[in-house]
Amino acid sequence: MGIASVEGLEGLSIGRLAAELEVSKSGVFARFGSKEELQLATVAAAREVFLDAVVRPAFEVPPGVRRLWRLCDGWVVYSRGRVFPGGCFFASVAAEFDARPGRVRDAVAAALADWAGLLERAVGDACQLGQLEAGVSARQLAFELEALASAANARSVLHDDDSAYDLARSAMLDRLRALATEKGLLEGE
Amino acid sequence: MGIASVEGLEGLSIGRLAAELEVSKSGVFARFGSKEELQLATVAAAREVFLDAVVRPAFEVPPGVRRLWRLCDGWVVYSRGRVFPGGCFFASVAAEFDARPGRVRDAVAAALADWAGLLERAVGDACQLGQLEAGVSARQLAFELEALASAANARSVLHDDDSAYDLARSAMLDRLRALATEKGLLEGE
DNA sequence: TCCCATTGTGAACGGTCGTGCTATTTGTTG
DNA sequence: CAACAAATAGCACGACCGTTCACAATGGGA
Repeated sequence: MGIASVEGLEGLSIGRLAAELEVSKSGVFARFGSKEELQLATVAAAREVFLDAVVRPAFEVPPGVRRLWRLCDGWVVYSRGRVFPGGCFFASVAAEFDARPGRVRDAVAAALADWAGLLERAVGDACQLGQLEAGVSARQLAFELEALASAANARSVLHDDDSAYDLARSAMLDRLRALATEKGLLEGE
Repeated sequence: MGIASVEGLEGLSIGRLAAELEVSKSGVFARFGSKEELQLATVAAAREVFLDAVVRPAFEVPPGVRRLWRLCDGWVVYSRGRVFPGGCFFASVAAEFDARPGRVRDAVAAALADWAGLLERAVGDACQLGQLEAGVSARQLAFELEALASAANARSVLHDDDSAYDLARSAMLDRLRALATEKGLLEGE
């Protein structure tokens, strides 16, 4: 996952991985059966890491604006903290495979669709609980929040510029505060 | 540029390019001298294409909110229209090289920094002309607008989902309308 | 017409890639 | 201890990579 987040899933070669692990190339190869399976296994593993880092902590608080904010903030912390050395694993890998049909692309797309759906549901829940103004489109707001997060990741990695995360965080907060019915829920963030 | 936007600048191999052009490998190689130079030339060419597609048309209108909107809308049209077959060239290539030091990364980073600066200046101009509410942070608003554009590109390429552009456009318009002093400037968009 | 610089070709190099194959090691079980 | 299954190693393969070099075509100026 570390190699792939920096060099891409194609840069994650079996020989390279074997050298890094100080095992034989065949040893690595035999475990996966093909390069594509290695890539798929890497995506699956990264998905689990992401769940642990972002999703599960947020689900410790009940649905609503606070959980939604925990998802957003958790994502920023996850990217900023370089859980993967090349920034968000899925941002790197999605850009690499987005225009190349195949099982890897499908797996990456599914992972990101999951995340988008989760975020959208979090917005929808907050709406239904009356914590966000009625008439907010969950799809729209979720899209905007995710856009801010991804942009912060991209800019910070490309320009070694941590301040992008502050821009994203404050944009997210602004957006949520503007739509929240109980302003107190986001106090002190 | 086409190959690179789909397969990445590393996937743009000299042999592959030679085959596509029906020339010899050495012929292609001799023109550039090294693979890195080919990559740099590709980035430079893409920069020119982007200028023609997005920047120059927007600069046909005077500074202010309308030019700013033209930049945003032009970008969406540029990405949606697949000026490059793999979506925005710079989105693909930035994700590929963002964590890999070298001259290519520097060139890509410079191109994107240029674009970010341009957008920021466009916001600043609109502010100074009194067309945006005072107290708007140019850096902040430009960041948000670019984030929406990039997210639309990423989602549309990965999921073959054109609707992301509508989400981005309407988010941009909402944001600008909320901050614009003369609402009429964005009428009919 | 001759010369020369430019441009392109073809073959070859060392290297890495993914992938098969065949041994060999390893660890568990009867 | 013997036997067996699983894991690992070693080696070779064909393909493609970037790069080099010697050579052939080309075409404008002397």
